[in-house]
Amino acid sequence: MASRRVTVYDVAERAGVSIATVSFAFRRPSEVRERTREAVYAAARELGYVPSGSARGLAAGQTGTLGLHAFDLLIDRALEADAPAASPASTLDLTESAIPWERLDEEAVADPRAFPLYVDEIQRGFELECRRLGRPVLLSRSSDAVADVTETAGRVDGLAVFTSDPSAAAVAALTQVSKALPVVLFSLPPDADDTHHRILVDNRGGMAALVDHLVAVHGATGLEFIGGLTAADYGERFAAMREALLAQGLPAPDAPLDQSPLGRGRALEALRERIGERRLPRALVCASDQLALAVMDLLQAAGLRVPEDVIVTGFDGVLAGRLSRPTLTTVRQPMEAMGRLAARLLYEETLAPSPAPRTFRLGTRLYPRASCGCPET
Amino acid sequence: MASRRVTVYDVAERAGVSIATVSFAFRRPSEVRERTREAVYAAARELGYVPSGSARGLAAGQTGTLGLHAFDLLIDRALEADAPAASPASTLDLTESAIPWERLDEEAVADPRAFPLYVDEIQRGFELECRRLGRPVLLSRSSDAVADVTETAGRVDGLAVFTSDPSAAAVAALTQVSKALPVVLFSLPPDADDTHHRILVDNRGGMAALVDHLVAVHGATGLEFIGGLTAADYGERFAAMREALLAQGLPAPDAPLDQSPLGRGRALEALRERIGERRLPRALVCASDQLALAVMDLLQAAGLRVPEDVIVTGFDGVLAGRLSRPTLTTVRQPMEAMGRLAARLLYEETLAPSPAPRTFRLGTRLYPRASCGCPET
DNA sequence: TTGTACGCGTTATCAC
DNA sequence: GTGATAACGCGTACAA
Repeated sequence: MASRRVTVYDVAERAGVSIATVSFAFRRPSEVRERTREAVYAAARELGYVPSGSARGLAAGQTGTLGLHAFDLLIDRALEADAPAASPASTLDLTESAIPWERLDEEAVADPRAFPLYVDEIQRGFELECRRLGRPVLLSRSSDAVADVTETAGRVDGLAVFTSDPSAAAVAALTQVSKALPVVLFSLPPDADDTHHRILVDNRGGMAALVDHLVAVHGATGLEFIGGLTAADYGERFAAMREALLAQGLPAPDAPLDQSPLGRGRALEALRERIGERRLPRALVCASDQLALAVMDLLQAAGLRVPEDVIVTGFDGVLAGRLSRPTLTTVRQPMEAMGRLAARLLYEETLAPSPAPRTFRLGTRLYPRASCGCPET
Repeated sequence: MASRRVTVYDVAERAGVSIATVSFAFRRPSEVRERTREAVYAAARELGYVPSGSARGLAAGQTGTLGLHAFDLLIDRALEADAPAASPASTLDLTESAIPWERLDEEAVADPRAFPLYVDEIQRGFELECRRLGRPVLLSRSSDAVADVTETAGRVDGLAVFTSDPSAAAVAALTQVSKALPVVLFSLPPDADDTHHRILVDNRGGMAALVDHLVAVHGATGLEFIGGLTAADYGERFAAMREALLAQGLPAPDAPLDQSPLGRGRALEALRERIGERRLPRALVCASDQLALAVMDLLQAAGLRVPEDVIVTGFDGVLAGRLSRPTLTTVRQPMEAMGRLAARLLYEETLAPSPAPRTFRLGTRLYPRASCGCPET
């Protein structure tokens, strides 16, 4: 490592040319005489010249990178929240060079309940598309610290934001950021005076398909909902469930059976109580797969069988739902496509901004599996 | 979106103060009178001011972000290579806002064979630790285009590089970059005159445990190796297998049974031939889980049973190995820890560079599962 | 407490 | 084909 940063000036001096020539040699090689060019390259190699992205970005007026910012997810990230943010690898004494397995305390096996989650699959789609577009990705996460979003926004040409249930402060920060660069939000329905682009999924259609399936195929009628309503997606799902039930002339609950967020402390308190009283509906329709898996754990721990005693369904279509026993009936979101679409949209907006914010709603699809009584797949 | 970028000058003018005051208001709020500060904030909010990361980075002499660059992986990324880089979401006509599921061609289900792979779990560890450290992550990928590494390096304070089997050009580029900022390489044993930090795993110990298990528990003696030797990790594994066999007085193959890289075209040609001739060893020790899964596919397609007819083992410990039938016996690497360690190392190096490059070798662990004849777990 | 002025490293527009 | 020079936006000594 050079003590001081190597700049064009150093390279120019070494190669016996001016800084303009150095810059040209890299940016438009064809317009520089070959001998000069090679001299510049040699000097750069010897000195270990790495052009400063900051300086380039400043001069160019853009960074060339797209960002993905995730606010801490109160709900879907619950499992992560339970685990300490630090791991043994975070605190290891780095003076030793051989570190035995035991000291790493690595999970015995990869745990699909922790990774990949919903947000991870979206992120993957975002990364894949950015790579296709030849743009690096800047990832950042924060626990709703508003400063972080702005900070991230300052380093990218376009920003995708993942946040269920954003705070008022976060909304304000995003509105401000949207004035400076294209911002696309996942899974948050548009407000009145909206300035962001949006990528949503068809919660309504997915939930309707699910309810219809439960009623028509399994003859289930007593359906209850699990999940808080402050998260926008969840609210849409609950409303859609009610709508679908009422459309069939069936009774629909006025409120979710349990709204407690997953995560720290004793979650699903209301449900636990109902389990204790053995006062359960025929089917528990959960707002997400993560919730559904937690619900199945609770039920099975109480000696109840899924789906014989209680049907449980999820929403999202994460990998973990395929690996649970029973496998989880769910409505799958096109997560990779959501991430890819976000990247594409931002890319296009940076090239040619559209006058008004754009909203996309992507299709969903029902995957009946064993937790509703369908055969394992 | 503002047509022209909003700068400190705009905010200062609007708030009726100087640019220094604006800067102070954000950086050292306590040193600015409250009334002034609020005026600045208000102006910033109204104008949609987002500080330029480039300008800040330039002034500060550092970017505050850590980078992870992955060269295209010839081997482990084979499955991805088979799939087109573009997806329907990459080419959708974005003038419509409602996009049905059918048009997305999303995978019917999340496919653990494609994600998460080895590199994804390392990346996750890197991300988690960066988050803990409060640093954003810059991700970039390239197909060995050397320019990209340098470009990425110019935007970060430290760089982790993932590349099995790097080209000479890539090595040269990395050497150059290492002069400018801390670089840590995964899974590549040190050269003589080394300038990078390294994070390696104990391939030797892991392979020894595997071979001992196969011999002692399952009485397997005819072991053959699958995997190319140019990838450094694979070479270590093959050498360790030979060593372990010879140490037991057992015969050891001089070369891998098949060295063809996974991926495009007809892979594992040599193995296919041996399968056709029904001339197979008792056990196929594969250099990676990805290879092992492909090998099991081939064997089973030819009507051979694993482990009854042929034992198959992998290396890495990815999730897909737990989901295959039979489940895959493997040696697990502490992938999350590797990623976390890389981030920590870079972080510390940016704060206080160590005089010499540092190398860490992390422990591995054998996970016997059904593909060697152990009970399903 | 607030304002002025300079430097950070690159690109681009000019002359030469 | 090459060299001088002016932005780009922010942080911060230093002066007021």
